[in-house]
Amino acid sequence: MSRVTIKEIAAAAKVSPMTVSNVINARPSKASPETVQRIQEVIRSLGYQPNLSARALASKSSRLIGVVVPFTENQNQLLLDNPFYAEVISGIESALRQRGYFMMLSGIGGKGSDVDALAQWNVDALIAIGIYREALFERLRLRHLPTLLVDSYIADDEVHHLRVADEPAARRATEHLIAHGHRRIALVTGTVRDGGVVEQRLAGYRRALEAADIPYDPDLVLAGSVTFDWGIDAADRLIARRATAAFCTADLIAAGVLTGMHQRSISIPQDVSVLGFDNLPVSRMVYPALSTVDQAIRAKGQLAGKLVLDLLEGRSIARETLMDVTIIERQSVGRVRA
Amino acid sequence: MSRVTIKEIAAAAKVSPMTVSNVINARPSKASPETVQRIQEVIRSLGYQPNLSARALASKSSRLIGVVVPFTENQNQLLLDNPFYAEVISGIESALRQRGYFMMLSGIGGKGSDVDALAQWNVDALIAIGIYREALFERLRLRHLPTLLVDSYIADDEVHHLRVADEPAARRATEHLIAHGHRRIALVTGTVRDGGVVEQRLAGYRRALEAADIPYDPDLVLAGSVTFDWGIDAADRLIARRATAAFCTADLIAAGVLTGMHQRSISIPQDVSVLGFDNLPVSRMVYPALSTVDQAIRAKGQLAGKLVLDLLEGRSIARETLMDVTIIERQSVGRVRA
DNA sequence: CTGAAAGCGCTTACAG
DNA sequence: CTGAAAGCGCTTACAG
Repeated sequence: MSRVTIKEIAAAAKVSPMTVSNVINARPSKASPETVQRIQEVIRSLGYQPNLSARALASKSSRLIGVVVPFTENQNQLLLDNPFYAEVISGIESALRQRGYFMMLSGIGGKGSDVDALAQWNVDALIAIGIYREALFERLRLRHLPTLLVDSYIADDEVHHLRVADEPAARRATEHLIAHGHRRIALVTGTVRDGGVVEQRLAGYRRALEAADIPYDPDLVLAGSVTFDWGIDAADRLIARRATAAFCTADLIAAGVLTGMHQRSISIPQDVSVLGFDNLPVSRMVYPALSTVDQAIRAKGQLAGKLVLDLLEGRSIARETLMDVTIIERQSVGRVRA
Repeated sequence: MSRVTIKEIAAAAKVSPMTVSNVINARPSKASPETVQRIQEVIRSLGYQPNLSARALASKSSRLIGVVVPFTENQNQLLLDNPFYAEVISGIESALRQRGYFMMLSGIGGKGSDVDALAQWNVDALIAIGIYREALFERLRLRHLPTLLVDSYIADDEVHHLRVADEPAARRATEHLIAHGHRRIALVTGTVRDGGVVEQRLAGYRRALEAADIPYDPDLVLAGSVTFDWGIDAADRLIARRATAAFCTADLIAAGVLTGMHQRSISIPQDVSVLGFDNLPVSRMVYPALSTVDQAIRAKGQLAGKLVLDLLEGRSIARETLMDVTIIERQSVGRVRA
C-alpha cells in the first residue's frame, strides 16, 4: 500500500531514481550534500516508504532473519506458551530491530515443513532454537544460509552455536545442593535425547556427585517432559525414592514438583529441597519462591540476534559461544534434615 | 536463495511461465489436467519454491498479516514475557498458517514507529492487540487496511473488534465472590484508562455490588499495573482496608497478591479470597491454585486470525465479536470467615 | 486451454 | 558526482 515510489521522489527532486536509491541506502560519497539534503526533504514531505519486497527481489537480500521454534508436541502451536521461548524470541527481535533487520517466525515440526516458508521469503540467515532431529536439521542445512543454533548440540561444520555451558552449570547446581548437606539428590528432567541439552546436564550432575563421593543412583534420575504436569507426577516418585533434594532442569518442572509436594503435604524446603533451572518469571510466583539457575534468557536472545547478524555481515564469530550461569537463592532450598 | 524459478519450470515442462503460475496458484480450468499433472511433477522434482517477494511485488498482495503488540513499558522489548500476549500470538499464527498466510510481528510504542516496518512489507491486513493511544491508532488507521483490534475499546467505523464481554465477565466474577459471602470485595487492576478494558471491568464490578446492595467503596479499587510486583504491593493495602476478597483483573496481579499475603502470613482462602482473570498457565502453578476467569486465550488468538482473513478475503464479519468467559474454581476462593 | 508482453518498485553493474 | 539500461521473479490484463 505504499503509494509513493522512488520514481516519484526522483521526479520531485529532479534527480534519477538511482540517486534516490543511493541516498536511501546511505551510500557514502555518491551524491553531493545538497542533493542528499534535497532528496531527504522530498522523502519526508511525501511520506515515502520503501517497498521491501521490491528491494528484496532486486538486491537478493531481504534483511529478514528466519527464527525457527519447535511446535508443541500435541498441538500445532508455536511453543510460545513456554515462557522460555517467548523470552528468547523477544530478545532476538530486539537485537534485530536495532540493526534494521526483521524477524520471520516459523514453527516447525507440525504438519507442513515450514522451513519452506522461510525459504520462500528469502531469509538472509537462520536462528533455530532447541533443534534435535537430524531430519529437520538437514532441511535447514540445505539452505546453506548463515545459521545459528541456540541450545543444540548438533555437531556440524557449517553451523554456529549459542548455549549455556550446560555441563558446568548442572555441576554447580548439584554442588549447591550438596553444600546444603543433601546426598539423595534427584535429577528431574525432560527426555534425555542424543545430542540434547539434558544429556549434558546429566553429565554435570554425575560429575558433582562423583566429586563428593556420592554414589550415582540411576533411580534418582527422573526423565519425563518439560512440563508442569510432569513435575507433579515426579513428586510422587521423589517421595517414594526418598530423595531429600531435586534438581529440576526447568523451572516449569520445578513448579510442578512444588505443587505435587503441596498435594502430599510435604513442606518445601523443610522436607525436600527443590532447585530449578532458567529463572523464568514464574519462579518468583510459586510458593515458596524457587531457588534456580539463572541463564539470562533475554540476554541470550539478544546475543543470538547479534551473533547471527555479525555472521551475516561477514564478521567472524566463534563457532561456539557459551554463556555463564548464576545461582539465584530463594526459598526452595534448605539444609537437609538431620 | 530459491534457485529454481518459474521460467525454468516452464522450460522443463514445455509450457509458458504463465501456465506454471496458473497451476501454482491453483486457478481452476486454466490448464488441462495432463498439463497440470506434468507441471506439478516438474515442480516437485526440481524442488521449486516460489519467491514470495516477487509474488508480493507483482500481485500487490503479500499474504502477510501484521501483528502489532505493545512494547514493555520500561524496556524496548516485545511484551512476550506477558504470557497472555504469547498465547494470543501463538493462536493467531496457527490460524494464519492454516490458510497460507504469514505473520509479521512488530512491537510498538518504543523508539521508531514500527507500524512503518509493517507498511514497508506491504502487509495485507493488521491485527493490533491491546491498543489504547489515539496517536498510535491513527498511524494504523492511516493505512486503510483491514484491521482487527483485540481487546480495545477505540470507537471507529473503519475498524473491527474482538474482545471478551468485559463488563458481564467482571460482573459474574464479582458475583462469584458475593456468592461466597464476601462484601468487602476489592478490585485490583492495572491503570484505568479511557477506552480501556479495565474501565469496563470496573463497571461490571460496580453493577454486581449494586445488584447485591453492597455500597461501592472507591478505597477498594486498587489501580496499579498489570504486574506481579503490583500484586505484592496491593496485598498490603488489601489488608489495611480489610478486604475479605480481591478480584484481580489479571492472573499476574493475583499471583502477586498471593505472594504478598504469604509474606504477611495471611492464609488464602481462609483469611482472604483471591480471584484472577485470564486463566494463564501460571494460575495452576501458584499456591494455592488460583480460581480465575478463563478467557480462552488461545482460541481468542485463533479467532482473531480467522476474522482478519475473512475480512481480507471479502467475507463480511461482525464489527464487534464478543467472547464468553468461564469461571474456573480452584483453591483461592472460599467462604468469608464468620 | 495456452502464450507474448508489460510491469510491479527496486538495485546493480556500467558509463560518463 | 549523476544517469540510462537491464533485470530480479513473479502476475495481470489481453489475445488467440
